[in-house]
Amino acid sequence: MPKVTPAAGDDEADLCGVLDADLGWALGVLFRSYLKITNAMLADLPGGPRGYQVLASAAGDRAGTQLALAQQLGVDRTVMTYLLDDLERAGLVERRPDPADRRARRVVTTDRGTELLARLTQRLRQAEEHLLGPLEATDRTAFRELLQRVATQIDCLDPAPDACAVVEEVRDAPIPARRRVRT
Amino acid sequence: MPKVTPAAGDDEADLCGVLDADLGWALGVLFRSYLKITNAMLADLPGGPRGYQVLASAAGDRAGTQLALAQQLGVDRTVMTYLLDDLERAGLVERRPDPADRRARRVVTTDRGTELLARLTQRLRQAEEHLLGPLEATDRTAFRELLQRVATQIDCLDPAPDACAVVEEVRDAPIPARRRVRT
DNA sequence: ACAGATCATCTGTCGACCAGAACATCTGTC
DNA sequence: GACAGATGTTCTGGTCGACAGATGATCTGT
Repeated sequence: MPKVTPAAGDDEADLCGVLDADLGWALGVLFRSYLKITNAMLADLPGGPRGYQVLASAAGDRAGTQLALAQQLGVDRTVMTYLLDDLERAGLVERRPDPADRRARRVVTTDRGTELLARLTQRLRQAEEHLLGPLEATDRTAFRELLQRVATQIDCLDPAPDACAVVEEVRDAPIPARRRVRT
Repeated sequence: MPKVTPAAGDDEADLCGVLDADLGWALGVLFRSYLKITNAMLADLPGGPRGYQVLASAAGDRAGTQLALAQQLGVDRTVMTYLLDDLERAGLVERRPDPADRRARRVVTTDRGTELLARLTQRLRQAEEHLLGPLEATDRTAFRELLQRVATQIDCLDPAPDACAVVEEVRDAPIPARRRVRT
């Protein structure tokens, strides 16, 4: 039987490139790098990078309730609670009772929060540019533009109507997956 | 002293767009979406999406030792241990003693692993395309190309020589950050 | 007024991740 | 060849964040 040679001719071209062409890998690398830098940069800010996003989202107050805020940022609603706790304790945002619905709280930024947000935004922009360093200035803006487009579109139709259909096709892959046993 | 007005004329234009223009937000949205889809799709595969990446990286065996593998994929080396445990138990990869260095293990894919990898790669490509759906075909490839370029470059010079310099500038932001108290 | 749904919060539990120790092995020097 | 220090892998313990479910307050419909 023909055993697969470790360095076959054209197979290698396929397999070697698998990782490099994988969207997930590239995304992961970039995302981790982003987190590393911003975590260091926003070490003093309560929620880290996500605290910043909450602040930013609260400033452009289109998303009133904190549930809307949560799913806009992709965090659990229970997490949003203590995330806001920390930000409020730092005096950057305020929970205000919604006049229309007394269950809900509207999240607004304090003056201090707004001011800090402006400063941090500037710094972050700088860091982002650093991250995209390997690209030409033209490509950088192009990349940003494309990424924003994808993100905003996904954000709207995230429940991915036919994602399930895609998944279903894979059901025919029989793998005896088994988690490692506990002692 | 001029206090910052909460909703000044042109300031608002800035703040509303803060989130939309934030690279981190867009990255997060896309990444989470990617994880959600691939997690569902690779539910049977031991390590999930990362298991796939390990498999892919092991197939293009340029990275022999599992430490190299680990830092190529951005996971802790202790995590790589049981990640490989699971994959090996599923019969997809094999730990083979490195002939040159008996401490190290070379990770190679079994025939079954190689075969499965090919199949999964195809499916994932499909899912990725679905994820990039909102883009035209032309923009899709452009986006991929740019992302790959950024990722590969970052991967090389990740320690970010002047990242520290960027961080240092922020030291002047006095924030009384305080974690929530335990009862 | 009442039943069911919804928002925010609290609690408990579970799994992942990371630092550090331990073991086996390599590399250099003498 | 023998030793000291460095390196690859695995194991262990502690810590932290995330998600499920229950709870209290409030809204909406009938």
